[in-house]
Amino acid sequence: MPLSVNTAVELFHGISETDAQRVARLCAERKYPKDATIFSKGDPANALFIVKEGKVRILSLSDKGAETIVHILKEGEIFGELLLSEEQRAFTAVAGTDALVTVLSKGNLVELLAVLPAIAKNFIRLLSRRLANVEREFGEFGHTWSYNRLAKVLLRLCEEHGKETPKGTLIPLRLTHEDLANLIGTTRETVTTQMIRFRRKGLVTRQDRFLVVNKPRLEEFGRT
Amino acid sequence: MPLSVNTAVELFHGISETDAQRVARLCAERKYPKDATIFSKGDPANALFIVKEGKVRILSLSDKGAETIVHILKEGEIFGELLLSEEQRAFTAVAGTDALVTVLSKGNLVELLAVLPAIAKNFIRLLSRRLANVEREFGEFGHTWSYNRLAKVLLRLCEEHGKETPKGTLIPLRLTHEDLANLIGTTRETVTTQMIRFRRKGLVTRQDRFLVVNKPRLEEFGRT
DNA sequence: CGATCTCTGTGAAACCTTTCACAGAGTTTC
DNA sequence: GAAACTCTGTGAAAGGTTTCACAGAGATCG
Repeated sequence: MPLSVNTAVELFHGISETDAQRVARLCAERKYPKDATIFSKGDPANALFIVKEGKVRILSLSDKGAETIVHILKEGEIFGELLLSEEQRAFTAVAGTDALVTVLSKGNLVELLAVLPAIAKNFIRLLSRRLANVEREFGEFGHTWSYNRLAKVLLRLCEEHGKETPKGTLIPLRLTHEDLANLIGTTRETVTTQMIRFRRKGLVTRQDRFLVVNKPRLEEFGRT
Repeated sequence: MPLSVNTAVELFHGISETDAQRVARLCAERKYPKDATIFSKGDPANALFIVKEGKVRILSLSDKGAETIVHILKEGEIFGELLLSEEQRAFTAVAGTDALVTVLSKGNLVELLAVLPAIAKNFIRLLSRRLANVEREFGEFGHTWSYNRLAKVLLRLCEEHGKETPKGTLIPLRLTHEDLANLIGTTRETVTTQMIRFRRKGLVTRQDRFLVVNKPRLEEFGRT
């Protein structure tokens, strides 16, 4: 079987096997252990990445320690996609688990976009969906109470990563309370307090080390 | 002079005069009085808009009254750009002032993207810059204190709409405290309190009915 | 110009969050 | 398995925010 790129990745939808092989020749692959930095804020933005295996976190780091988790990406998603509008990385990307990523240099990406219109179209759709999601979250986040935001983030994580089980929707990420705090912009202690409350109310439970969410009941909590 | 589209609009950068005329024939123009709704959440997403004159606000409305201002757009900016990834509008767009907008139907947009690669390229750049901005704001917003967020929003409004004057940077928008509250996700009263504080500290002043911002001093307040 | 409507300014009580400190449970490492 | 480290659970004090209520300033419309 010829070496070719995975056309299940949305960016490469709808291209021929021949083109897929051609694309594959332009791609490289890199492996990162958990917690390794893939790129840092300020680095030159010279390549596009695609998650092949594992999870990747996109972080916004403020001057003084504060960290916000902007995205948690799973297999098939792209990142570093802002390279066409920014010279330098605006965010930091770290491997959330051991991860395998596909790398496509900026030059090659530009070439592909020009030569294969299907890829340009896919790219536009990807960007525009991502934009829609971020804007939606942004709009929903204008709310004060941590439990509203916490409920919403958990539901979003369910949508993006959840696996249905008899007991509810399992979120297969090892998220600490601090991670959740960084997702919703609060402190670790507040998350602890609210999670205990959610647990007492039966909105979430634990399975091994993962969270299991009772979506219908949590949805009421997300409302604003 | 032939009727043609304004190539100063970034979406139409780099196309020939002939193409500009052709594009113009595919565009329509609409006028909206201040506060008119251009489209509402849930409407079919069947056209792309470009602000020609005035300001347009993009709002996220929650089920129960809460409103977040996601963007305030000025001349030359596009909106409704998510039409390629969503069937229905996810946001509401209203005229922030009397406004004139250019309308390009989805079908025509798709055609243009396919036929004029320059437009596809511009579109990708626009989307990706917008995405970068929203993600940056999102990352910076994970902070508790309203005065941090308020300072940041004011600075952002300076970047996007500000006009330098001897007394500072003037923001030529008629923003009520409620608008600011909807921009940063807090209540009107809190904005009033913090604005008074900013004023006492000389971070902002008034000019006619507009805000004038002392950027350097405000920047210290935006830090997190 | 006066009536009306919107916007800003204030204050008190209830509530939520941060901050700091510390203990114990759970993991990882050697 | 013990030590070291990370993560979760708690509590108290301080401070910020919401909520509610109301007054007055400012703008708008006949």
